[in-house]
Amino acid sequence: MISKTCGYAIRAIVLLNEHPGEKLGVVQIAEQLGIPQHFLSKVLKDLAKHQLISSVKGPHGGYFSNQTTPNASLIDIIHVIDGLGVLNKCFLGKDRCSQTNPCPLHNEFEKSRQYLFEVFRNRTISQLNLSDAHNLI
Amino acid sequence: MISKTCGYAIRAIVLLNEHPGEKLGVVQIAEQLGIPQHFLSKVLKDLAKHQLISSVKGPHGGYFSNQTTPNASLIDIIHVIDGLGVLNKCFLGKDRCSQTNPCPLHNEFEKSRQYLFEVFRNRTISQLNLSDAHNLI
DNA sequence: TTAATTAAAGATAAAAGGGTCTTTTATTCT
DNA sequence: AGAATAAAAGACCCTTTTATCTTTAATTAA
Repeated sequence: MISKTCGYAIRAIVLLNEHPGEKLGVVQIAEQLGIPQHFLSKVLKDLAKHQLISSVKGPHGGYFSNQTTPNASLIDIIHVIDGLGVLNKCFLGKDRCSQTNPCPLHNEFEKSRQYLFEVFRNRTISQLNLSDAHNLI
Repeated sequence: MISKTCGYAIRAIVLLNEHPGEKLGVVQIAEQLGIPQHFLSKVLKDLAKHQLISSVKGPHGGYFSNQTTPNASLIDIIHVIDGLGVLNKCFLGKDRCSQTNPCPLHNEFEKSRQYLFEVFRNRTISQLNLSDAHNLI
């Protein structure tokens, strides 16, 4: 449903939020999370463009959490990375799937979608954390 | 989570099951469901290879439901088309995501996965039906 | 003000998922 | 037997997603 790219974004922003006041470089984040460096670079750039995180270039630069970071919801991130459309897509890939023109599993999936939507809407970054294990990959 | 291809398979097998004792050609099914014909052809072939449906070649041939069709579970279909691996994949795309090494949303997602797993395990083809609407696409 | 550093941006490429087209094989009917 | 029909099989292509590599621009420190 949500893309791998969006998963990268969520894990990265959670990491940044766990290090308030600290600047982390792309290389650093990528290594800790096991994400391709240059690919992550674009993801972080997008998050920064939408003010979900901040960045400074140059020596001792990097990405860091700002005021909005901890209170950002997962929906905010999904919105930036995937677009909100992904949350309504039929799990069976039926192009036009709705209450009046449902796929064979519409009701079952709807329940699941609604649950996930609430999670994405309610959970903020500050409520999440990476694994306590050292292996963040 | 489950592929668009698997969605095609499920919708097609439900359609066949709704026409017991009747042979339907690929073209017919593809048109009714709005699925690319030749692509669907491969999907049906795979379902037939695993005996979830049957087929006969030649004039008046086509695909049709057999004894196992109505009692097949969604898991059976997912198994053939996507492989059961798709049901365990982390929604954030984290490569190694587990209880001991969880992604930031592991518990939330686990709940959703378990619910869907039960649906896929319990629902049989005969319990499903296509939209009553004429527009099956 | 120059060198070093790091994010930003852009160009390309690899991989995966879907989709199309053509040929082959089995079956049925004349 | 031959023609017609429909699934099976195979080759190929397109699009999207993910990944890599290179260049540019901003910032800092010496």
